[in-house]
Amino acid sequence: MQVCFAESLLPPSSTPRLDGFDRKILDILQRDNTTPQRTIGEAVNLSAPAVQRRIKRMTEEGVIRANVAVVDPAAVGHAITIFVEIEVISETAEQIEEAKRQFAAEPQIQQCYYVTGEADFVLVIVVPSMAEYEALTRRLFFGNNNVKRFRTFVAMDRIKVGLGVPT
Amino acid sequence: MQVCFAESLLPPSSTPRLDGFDRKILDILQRDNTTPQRTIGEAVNLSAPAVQRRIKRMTEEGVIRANVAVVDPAAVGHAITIFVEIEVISETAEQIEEAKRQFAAEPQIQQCYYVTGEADFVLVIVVPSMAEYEALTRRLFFGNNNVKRFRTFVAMDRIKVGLGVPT
DNA sequence: GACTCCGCGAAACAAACTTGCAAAAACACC
DNA sequence: GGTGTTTTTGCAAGTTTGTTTCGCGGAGTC
Repeated sequence: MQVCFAESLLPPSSTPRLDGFDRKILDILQRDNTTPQRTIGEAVNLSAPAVQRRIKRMTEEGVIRANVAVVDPAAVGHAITIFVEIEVISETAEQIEEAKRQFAAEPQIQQCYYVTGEADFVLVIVVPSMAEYEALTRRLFFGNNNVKRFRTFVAMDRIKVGLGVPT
Repeated sequence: MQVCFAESLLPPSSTPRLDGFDRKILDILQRDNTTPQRTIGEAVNLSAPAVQRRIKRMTEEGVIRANVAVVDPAAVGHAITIFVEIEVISETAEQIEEAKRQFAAEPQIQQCYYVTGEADFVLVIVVPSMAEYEALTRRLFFGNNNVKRFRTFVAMDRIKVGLGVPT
């Protein structure tokens, strides 16, 4: 469901050198990974087995981290997307690690980043209702005495949602 | 690559009623959509064709919006993830729509939300270098006279990244 | 109680993925 | 500039997976 980069401690991928073919293949797979390899092959001028070998290699190297279905949150009753900026009081290594663990374990926290700037953490949260969000804040933020302040932004429109990376 | 909810104007999905089987299937597909249907069937106590029919139905209904490969940004040279909060000057419908269009068209903008609160837009940006980000700000923010202020947060760690929704 | 409507499972079918092998291309080293 | 090595490709066969068809059985209706 989620991809935890912090947990999958792959080595820095010895040789993740990607040529033009690899990038074109990634570009297609990022849009639709159900595209048949034969079709991909035609698009990049390569045979299907060659495409298959490259995909396998990139998967083993960790270039492709996961293959997932994207589900409409509204369809499963989680219609509200919320952004939260969190400022902590004490930034000791242990406390930061503890916070990371806590956020990562929460299913309703879809994304979590540790950042520099006016905040320390940024979260993307998906909940079925504001009441649920209120309960979450009570548990995660008010119930954590290392949280100095948090700022909430409720999404009115999801203009663009994805994990695509320019190739 | 990205899923643009604003562009895919599906109707509110007549009957996206999901039962327990559907939710279990979605849960599996959100983790790994290459899981064979018969394996899914064993996990949820259903035959492979039944699983296949449900997946097809949910895809047609828009519950499953896309099937994508998740690529490690660092592997393709886009190692820097940045959060941006944007405050606009004038919030007329046209200008908001124009901003949405502009943000959605930018490949390096991975996610874009229109929000309430102390900011108007929240962006997730993926760039190869800070120089690239600087160029982007010059073009998108300084070059847009409707942007009142923007705040930048640079990600030091991606604790959790995904689009998974609790089922 | 007979009827229709849905959704399931078993089997047949079609398509895609995977593997072995020989040839061609790219590369390093003389 | 030639030669041996390594890498990568394409083809073809074999295997797995996805898809369709068909008959069956239960839920709801009249």
